Amino acid sequence: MENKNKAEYYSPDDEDRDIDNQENIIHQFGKGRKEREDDKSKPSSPHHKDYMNIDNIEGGAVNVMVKRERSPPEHNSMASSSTHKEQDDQLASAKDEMREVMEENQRLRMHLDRMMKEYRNLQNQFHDIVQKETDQKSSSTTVNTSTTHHDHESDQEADQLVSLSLGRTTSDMKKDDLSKILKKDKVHDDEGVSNNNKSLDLGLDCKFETTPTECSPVNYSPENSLDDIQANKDENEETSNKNLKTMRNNGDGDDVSQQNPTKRARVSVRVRCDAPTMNDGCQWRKYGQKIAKGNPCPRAYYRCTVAPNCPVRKQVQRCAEDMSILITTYEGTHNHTLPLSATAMASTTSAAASMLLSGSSNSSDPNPQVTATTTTTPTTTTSANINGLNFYLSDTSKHHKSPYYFPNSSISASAPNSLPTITLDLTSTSSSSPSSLSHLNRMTQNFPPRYNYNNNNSTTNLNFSSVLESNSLPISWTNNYPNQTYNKNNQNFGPLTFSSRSSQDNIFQSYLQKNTTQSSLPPDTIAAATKAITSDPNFHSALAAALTSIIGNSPIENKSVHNLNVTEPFPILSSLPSSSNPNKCSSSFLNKPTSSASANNNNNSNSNSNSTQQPGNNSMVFFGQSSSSLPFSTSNKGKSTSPGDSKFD
DNA sequence: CGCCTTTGACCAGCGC
DNA sequence: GCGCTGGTCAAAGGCG
Repeated sequence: MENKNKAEYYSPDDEDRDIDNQENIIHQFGKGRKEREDDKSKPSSPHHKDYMNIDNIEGGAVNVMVKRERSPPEHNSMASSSTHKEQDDQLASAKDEMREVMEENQRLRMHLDRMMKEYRNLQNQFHDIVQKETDQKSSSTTVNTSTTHHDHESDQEADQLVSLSLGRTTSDMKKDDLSKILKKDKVHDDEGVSNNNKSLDLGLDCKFETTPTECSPVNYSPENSLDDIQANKDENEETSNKNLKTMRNNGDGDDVSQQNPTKRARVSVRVRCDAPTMNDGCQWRKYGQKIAKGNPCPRAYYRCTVAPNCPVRKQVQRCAEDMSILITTYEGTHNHTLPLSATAMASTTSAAASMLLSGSSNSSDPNPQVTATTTTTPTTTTSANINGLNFYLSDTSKHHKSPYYFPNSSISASAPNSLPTITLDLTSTSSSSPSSLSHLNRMTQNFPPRYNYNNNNSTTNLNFSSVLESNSLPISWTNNYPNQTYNKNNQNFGPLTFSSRSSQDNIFQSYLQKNTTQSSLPPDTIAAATKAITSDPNFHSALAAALTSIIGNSPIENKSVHNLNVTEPFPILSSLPSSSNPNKCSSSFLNKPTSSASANNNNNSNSNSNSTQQPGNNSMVFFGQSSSSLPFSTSNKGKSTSPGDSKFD
């Protein structure tokens, strides 16, 4: 008993030193009792001796006891022999248990060490990136302040410099403010502040005069790191001329409608989903429904009800071209802690949003409209296809409503709140019909002129988002995904299975470039977009976050990037609960595969998707289903009504 | 009773 | 200025 308790406190060194011995011993205990007694009757082998030492690393007395108990019962009667056998058996079983616990402890410790190592590596990488960017901007600051003539190069640098304005235009941003920021960055670097803190400080610095009440909610969602700051800043800077809507919104300070649309990204997720809605783990309340022009499927408007004042909203609409595709567009930032089941989607969308924002501001093309043509084909499109998870970056001017991606422009670029939108295409491309193919896999960035203008002047802060992304992901994931890590170094984490992900990252990056260069788009356009995107470390982080969110806990063993397909039930979030609401297509379309999961999902209309959740219950990925199977019901009964199932025929 | 959905009305932005 | 469109509000009703 005592030795068992003490065994749990073995130092890692001891464990590392004696792993082999432990295995041997376990193997020995796995043998029959007879053999064990035979072993014990022998003089202690070196292994055995080591084992005993290990086993009693802190208690020699126990060691003695064990040895005494294991001494051959030469002088004992048969009764005492049987008693000893019993004791020995108990001891053996206890030791067996102890070994298992030790092994588990060891495994966990190893995982923890590796996770920490990975985290430090990421911190270092992030640190380097920030350092480089800071240096780069410092130099460009010098150039800008010391020269009055701007050549092309200096213009580019100015663009990058302005991106430090964190959403302010150059006219708004005074140079001393800029230098202050740079100084702060420098100070952080020089002081050797931990990356974690530094990142946090950076974020706080960038928040400027954010009101405490708006900052107070602690949100571990990665979404917050970028969007909150932007939103808060927007609220502080532009409350004077954009508050008509706010007046109608009960003074909700962090309402989405207040936020400057040019500085927020929307993330649209396309999923083949038979369910009316896609359960992403959050609680949503429907507050409106509209039939958008050109799409017979009504668009539903939801707002997050996890927190009373959460500004996050989402739009749900079926794709007009392929009604099996559910388009969910997220907008805003949660100001509350997310349910565990919601973090996957949140991190995915956050990563995508960060990628979008960073990519847009980092674009070397100062004016995306320059490359726009009079055709309806989106231009400057950069695509990345990872396992069917397609990121599409495209610069489409507002005059080109990207009819390929959002047929009939369900998200109209002419809308007042037209926001840069990134689409995560989780639909299959391989088995899609040609029409679907032509509409799939587009990411639209609807840049209204204001956005373009601000983009020129770096309203969207690439570096800032990069910082936040790099910062927020490990933090949030360590909070939300204790068993996950952002693995870039292709390390196998054993039972926790972090393997393959890093290779996927690498493969994906190469695949991205490959895929990009293979596009039929103009090479210079592609090159510019590719450069802008792939050169952005935030892009890597974003993709990694998205990938990890999707691939997540999946015990991916041998699936290459090209073999993985989201059309397959995705084994992510296997450790996360998914909605029990069968009417919703869970984010567990990324979930663990359950071959029969899609069959039993019809009769529960409980819309409370947040509280009672069961893993692996809703892997609802439907492909090739006929329209008759779609959840388009004219019935308004129940809470399962989706934008696709009411007032639609 | 509280929460939700439904749904018509309203508002704002934009184009003509 | 008007119409179109997207987005939102809020009353009404349903459901558990």
